[in-house]
Amino acid sequence: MGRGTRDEAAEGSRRMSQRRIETNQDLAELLSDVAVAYKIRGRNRFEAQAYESAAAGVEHATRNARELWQQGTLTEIPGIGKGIAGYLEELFRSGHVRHFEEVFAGIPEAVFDLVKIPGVGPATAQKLAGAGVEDLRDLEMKITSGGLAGKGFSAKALEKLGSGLGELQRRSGRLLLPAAERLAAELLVHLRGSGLVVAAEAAGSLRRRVATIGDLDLAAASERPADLIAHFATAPGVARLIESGPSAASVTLHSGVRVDLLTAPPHNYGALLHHFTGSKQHNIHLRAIARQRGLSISELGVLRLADGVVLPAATEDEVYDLLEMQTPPPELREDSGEIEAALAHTLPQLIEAAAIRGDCHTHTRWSDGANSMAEMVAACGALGRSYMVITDHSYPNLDFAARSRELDALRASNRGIRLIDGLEVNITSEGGLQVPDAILSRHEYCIGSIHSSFRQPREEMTARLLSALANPNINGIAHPTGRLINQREGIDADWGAVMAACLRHDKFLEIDGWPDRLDLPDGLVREAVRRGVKLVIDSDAHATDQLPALRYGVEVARRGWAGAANVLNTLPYEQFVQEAHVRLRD
DNA sequence: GCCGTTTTCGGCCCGACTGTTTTCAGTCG
Repeated sequence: MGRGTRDEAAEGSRRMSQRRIETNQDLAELLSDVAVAYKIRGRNRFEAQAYESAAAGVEHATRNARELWQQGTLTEIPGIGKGIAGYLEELFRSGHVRHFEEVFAGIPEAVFDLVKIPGVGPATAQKLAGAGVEDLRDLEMKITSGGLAGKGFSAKALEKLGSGLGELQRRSGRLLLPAAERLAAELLVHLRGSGLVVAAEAAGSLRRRVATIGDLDLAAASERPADLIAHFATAPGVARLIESGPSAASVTLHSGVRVDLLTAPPHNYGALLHHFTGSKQHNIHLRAIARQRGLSISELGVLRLADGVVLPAATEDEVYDLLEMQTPPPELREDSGEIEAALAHTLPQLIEAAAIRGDCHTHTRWSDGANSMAEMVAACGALGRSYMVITDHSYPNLDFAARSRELDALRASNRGIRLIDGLEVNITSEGGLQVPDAILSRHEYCIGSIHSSFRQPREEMTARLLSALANPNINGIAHPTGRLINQREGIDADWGAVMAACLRHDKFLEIDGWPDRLDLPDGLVREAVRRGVKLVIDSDAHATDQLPALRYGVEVARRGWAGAANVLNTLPYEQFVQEAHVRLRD
């Protein structure tokens, strides 16, 4: 290793200057990389943990970190104190951080990719880079060609590297909620079919209802864990047993999805479920509070340190009761204020799916839907909705009058569900609307949405949204960020300005429940709730069988701390008409 | 490096599993 420090410093500097820090996600990745570098340098592990905690805080922050810095409120993000805030100040002012460059210096670039491989941490990554591995492709090549022979990796270690690499490549896109739910449901049926299970459910990010799921986590209560684990390994779809012990096992499915099963005796199931639901940051914070009270929480139960007695926790409520706090709903467990609220007994009453009375974004065959208007209305009524807005796309060549006549006829013949004649209208790249105001004003309700030019700079994009919000025919903005999960990033806009405009014009932002969208994302929902911006939760259904997807939107709302009062379509029809400014024709 | 019902110092979540230098470091959730 004959590299001089000047080269190394240049390398660290390149690493900083080549990355663009625009989103909180970018910043979180930078902070995570610093944590990796700290571990390699063998610094106090708590410093590395602090950077991980800061990364998680930034990732879950409801507002853009750069904006918070401009307002001098960066340290309001949990995990960011004076030290890191100082470095970020330097980052936002100059585009680089001297200290980070020094920390990165001399650590091969490959390390930060290699740590993404399951089973590879900072130490192994550094060892691999030291053995000449240049990147992920190079590692794959060297494994197959035997290029790592004699470099201190056993045959087993190489095999583990190979399968980890395969796993990483297979799961480039994370699972959407419906796919994760289906897989979990099949596996739970298999587990329950063994007769060895007292209780079993999905934990982890699926239980917290995160928009995308990496691994599936299953928790089970059983008196015979060893037999249950053997049974688990025979589940349909299992390709490989990764590891297994007396109380836990991990498998890979043929689809490449990793599934972890943890078991506990029924009297400790609450502690297990709590542990496995996470999030990691929630658990760390909660366990620190437990220590202050002479308790030690783990998946094995709650240990009273004074006398070594394990207190029973068959349910999660019992775990939280021991800390004299409310049980935060799983959707809130991101260590973003829910622990403080639960301790103060001031957790919000989150919206429930049953509170939704109307679906206000639906499509029919008049635009790109798969079903007729009558079919959509009947299916929506069958779900128990009391009103419905039909919002076909405003295709300029659409026979708007004929469509409205059909809707009026259905209105007359359907007493069970009230219908509203709406349109979804594209916001053009210049901030205009796809069809003239004369057409929009003949409809009772219009939602504006962005379906083109997704990559405009922030200023133009924000102006585009503000212009639409200023149009009196627009009631609110549908799927505001335009993101398609695993496919397309959301637009870049000044959401503070957009939300301020919503308040000024008394207009709403939609939470689109379609699992590929989940838009607004939960972080922005929380910001909207904080500011008092009205929300509407919709299915955006293009077929009758898509109408139930609205519930995924409710879950996003819950993750954003929304109660029923924040959501307009929990209101009875007459009040919804008033609050959403529906322009009834008669 | 963060943070405060032990509040500006002195702690920092906890256990399971793997591979192996067979007593522990590394990794994970």
